[in-house]
Amino acid sequence: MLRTHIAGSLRVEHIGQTITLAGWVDRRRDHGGVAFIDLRDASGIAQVVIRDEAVAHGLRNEYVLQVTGVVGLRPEGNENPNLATGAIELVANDVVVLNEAAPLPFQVSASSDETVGEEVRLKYRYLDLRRPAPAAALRLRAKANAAAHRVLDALDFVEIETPTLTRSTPEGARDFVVPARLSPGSWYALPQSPQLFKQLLMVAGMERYYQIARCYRDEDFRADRQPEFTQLDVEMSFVEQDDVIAVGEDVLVALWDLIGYTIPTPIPRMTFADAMARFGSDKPDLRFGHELTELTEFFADTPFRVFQAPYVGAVVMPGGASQPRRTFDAWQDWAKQRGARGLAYVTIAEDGELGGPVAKNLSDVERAGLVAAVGAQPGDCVFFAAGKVSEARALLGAARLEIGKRCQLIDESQWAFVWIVDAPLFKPTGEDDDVDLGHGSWTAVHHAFTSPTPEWLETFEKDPGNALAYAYDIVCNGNEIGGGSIRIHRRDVQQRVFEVMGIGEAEAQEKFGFLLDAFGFGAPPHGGIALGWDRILTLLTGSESIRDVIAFPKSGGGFDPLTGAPAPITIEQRREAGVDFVPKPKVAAAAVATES
RNA sequence: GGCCCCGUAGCGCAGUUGGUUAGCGCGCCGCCCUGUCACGGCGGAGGUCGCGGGUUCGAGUCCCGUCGGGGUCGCCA
Repeated sequence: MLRTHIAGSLRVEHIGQTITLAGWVDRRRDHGGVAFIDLRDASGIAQVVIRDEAVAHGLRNEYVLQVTGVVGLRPEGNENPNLATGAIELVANDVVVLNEAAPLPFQVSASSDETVGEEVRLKYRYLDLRRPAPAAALRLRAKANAAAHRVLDALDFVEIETPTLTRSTPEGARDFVVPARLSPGSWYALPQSPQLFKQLLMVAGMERYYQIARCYRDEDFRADRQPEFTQLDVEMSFVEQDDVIAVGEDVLVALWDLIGYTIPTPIPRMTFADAMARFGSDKPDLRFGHELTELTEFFADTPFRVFQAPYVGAVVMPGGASQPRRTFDAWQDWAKQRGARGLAYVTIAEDGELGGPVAKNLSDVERAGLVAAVGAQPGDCVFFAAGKVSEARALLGAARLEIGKRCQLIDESQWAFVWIVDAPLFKPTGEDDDVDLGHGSWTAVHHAFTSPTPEWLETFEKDPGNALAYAYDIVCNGNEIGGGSIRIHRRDVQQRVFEVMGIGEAEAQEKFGFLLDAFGFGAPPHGGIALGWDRILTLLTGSESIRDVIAFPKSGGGFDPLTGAPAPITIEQRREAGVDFVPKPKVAAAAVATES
């Protein structure tokens, strides 16, 4: 060993001992004759005193030193209460420069008040990670991984690795693909999740599987997304929803225990329908109230054309009546950015008088009853959304969050967990422009293998729009941090689900043949859950972004500022990989030729 | 893909209605300094104002385009 102690461990009981430390120069204070070096290693900082000016003079920040000396008590009045080792210091006899450091792109020392942009930090991530806060995030992540292993191992789960070079399967997102050198023109896909493999492992009789799995999705960037990300992936046989939820809660409790918070269990549950009606979101932030009010009935006979809609709802902004007109205009822009026509509002003056452009369009009865109907107070304002149920609620849900932020209704110290259950099994196709699986008028909300709830098992095709999925999402503070479902294990049920989605036998066989084949050999009833590991760690560490809890994250556009990936490859590499392989023109080529 | 914001020294930022020599703090380099801990003092170096074009007598500043970053909606469990 190059050292006998670690810097952060030194205390008064070490006084008099001759010890050796190794670490980095965090900061130096050279007085000419005596110099102080803050020596930093992973454990912390200790002050080194160097009395030989010739030794001290050439030292610079982030030089790597090995220092041997005697631990001494600091002179009276010279203690540093900000340092765990602040009562003592190491008086150096021998200083070895193990390595020098070039001038830094940014200051590493935590005592620097320099704020550093993310782009530079990621480019020199190895320097960024020398800093205590980023390093602490990775250390907590390691603890979280260990906690997951501990909990699941104790429950007899088997950790199994699944392939990262696999087959492209339609799961929703775009695949990353890898050329197969030995089969030019054919490509592997990186898994969007181990979904299909873990179900195969259930058919394989493993009964309880888990994996901290890397997943890959080639989608556009967002603050809480990376092209590769990590899930704690879990699957179990012979279970029902409650069993999976119980395991999920065990893991979550162990995770939050790491930061000294005990999650009260059982975690409350809310139906998807409730969440949408009350909060306008499938991932409601329950750290504050201010629920939406449905006013469709209330405005049933309204003279106001805008409110003659399938759904009218409202959300109250406390104290919002005093916002200047300019702010209300900004709310309109805010709503338009979300694709809405606008955001109708009514202000309630201190004397109860209604104001704002909408108020005069309402009937006398409506004006008289409005305040009570929405539960508003004098001085508040009421925002309305009218139109299609899903769109209007989404707008109000977003408005509620915005109100929560602006009015500081959110208690940041709180942890509000909730399971969202009974989500719809299908959604109508064409509601969004994505490439839906199948050709029917319905497509899966979750994925094609999600079972209907027991009540809907025999009847879902009669009323696909109302059929419920045996699925569950775990939500924390308005973030979806995990989700799962009970899967379909009966071939006939799977076929009926495919039928609703307009997937024919042949197509199903081509796309998921290996899974359906496997299900033909005695698949046990099974289900599972996947926890979004990066998001969970972002919450646990109080980080701004999931980039803070990933060792080497990518920046916008999937670019890695450190390695410069992705990067061009050589002609030779292209040739060998077969990326430019052009399929032999067959029948299709003739058709193309005649078209052009 | 749409919209919004940002890009000035190694880092963080300022830069007036367009005005000639582009500043500040930290860092960096040199010298000095024996009890500091955000040490201090003196001196110094360091800039294609992201890039390209345009308007103008004159552009860091205004316009167009483009690249990069961040956010957001679309997309995405």
